[in-house]
Amino acid sequence: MTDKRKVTNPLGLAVLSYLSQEPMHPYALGRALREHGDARSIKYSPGSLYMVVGQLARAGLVAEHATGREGQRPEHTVYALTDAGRRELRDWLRELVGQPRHEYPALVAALAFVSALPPGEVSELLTARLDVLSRQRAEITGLITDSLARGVPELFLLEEEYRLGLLDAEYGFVQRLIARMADPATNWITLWADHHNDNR
Amino acid sequence: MTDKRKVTNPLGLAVLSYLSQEPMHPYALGRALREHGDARSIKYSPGSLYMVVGQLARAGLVAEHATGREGQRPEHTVYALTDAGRRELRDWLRELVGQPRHEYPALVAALAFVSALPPGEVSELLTARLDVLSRQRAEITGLITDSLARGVPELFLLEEEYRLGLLDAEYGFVQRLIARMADPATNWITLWADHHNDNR
DNA sequence: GGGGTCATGTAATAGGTTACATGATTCT
DNA sequence: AGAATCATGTAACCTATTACATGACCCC
Repeated sequence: MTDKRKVTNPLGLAVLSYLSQEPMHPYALGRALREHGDARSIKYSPGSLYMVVGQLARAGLVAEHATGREGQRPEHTVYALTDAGRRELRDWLRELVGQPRHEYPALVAALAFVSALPPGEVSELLTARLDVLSRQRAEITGLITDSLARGVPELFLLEEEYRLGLLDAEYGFVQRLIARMADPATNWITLWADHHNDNR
Repeated sequence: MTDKRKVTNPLGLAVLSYLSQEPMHPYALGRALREHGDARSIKYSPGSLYMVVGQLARAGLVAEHATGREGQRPEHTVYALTDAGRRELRDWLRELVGQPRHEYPALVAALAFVSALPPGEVSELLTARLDVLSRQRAEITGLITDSLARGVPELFLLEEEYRLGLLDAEYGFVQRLIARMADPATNWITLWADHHNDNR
């Protein structure tokens, strides 16, 4: 039903999306990604771009469109979306929007094993985390208001609004967790300590 | 400051954690992961376990402890945590708990390029998503109440509670997004349509 | 005593990241 | 005119996933 996709790297989605507007060469794609701030949404390293474009080409989703040059710079290969690529872009987006997929946030993994740290330290660390989360929150809201001020329509800020929602949820969870740990009614402390003294 | 870690795969964290309780061989680690339901927190495929254990061994974080066998089954190598491994486990957890790291949820990427789909379809897809999210929510709450009933302390369910928080945040965001799209005061429709008719 | 499943891995392949290379422009 | 940065990639290396192999044990 799923995972039939030839290219799974989300960077491929970005490439398909940009190429759906006009043919471009890989370097220009990189520039576009940088300038549009897509690095916040998609993990992007300059090397992986060429790899992904290569994969897309082998999969028949993009094809060489022309080869050009500007000034005396090296020649570059311009790629264009194929019909299959256009279909793949739509289909991929449909899947991503319509069906949530199981994810693995780092904090989930950390919480699963956090009892290996002494509880006092965990409280401190969580408090430090709240601090960073606040700064991240300010960064996002700043970015949103700046963009709106510069005339960017809300439609193109949805991903940051979503991220903000996740961040607030995390903030709340961490806050409540700290409170629970400090609450004497919480009987974890003994449990946790046991776990630590017990050396079997 | 970061990324000095020799092993970055979160599965390595799980291995360090289990080995901090007692020496085990890779297959037993796999069994423990399965039985403890850690697959929900950490991406785990049977092949990667051996790879990660190999990496940990090369990094000096675990070492061969003995080689044993049970019945006439093939011999297996039992690994134990080294002192460096114990330090690494603590240090890694400290980092994960104390410092949120930038993440890339699939929906963030999707939202960044969602305007490549026609708006009507997006509404439908989002509605379908809500449905799946409800089911996932029921699954998590079921798992939590079952575990509590079986006597598992809350301390060992934190990761599911966190996940629940994220899920609720996503649910709310998607709901509001659907509502905004349906609201006639939202002027995206034209913008979106323009983007679609415009073929430049 | 033959067919499944469990136990224990190895090998092949594909994916992704990092480092490096090379010539053009631009800055001071 | 030399230094820094931009443009355009290539190559090497490490990570991760998938497929496969082999013998025990277990069930009927």
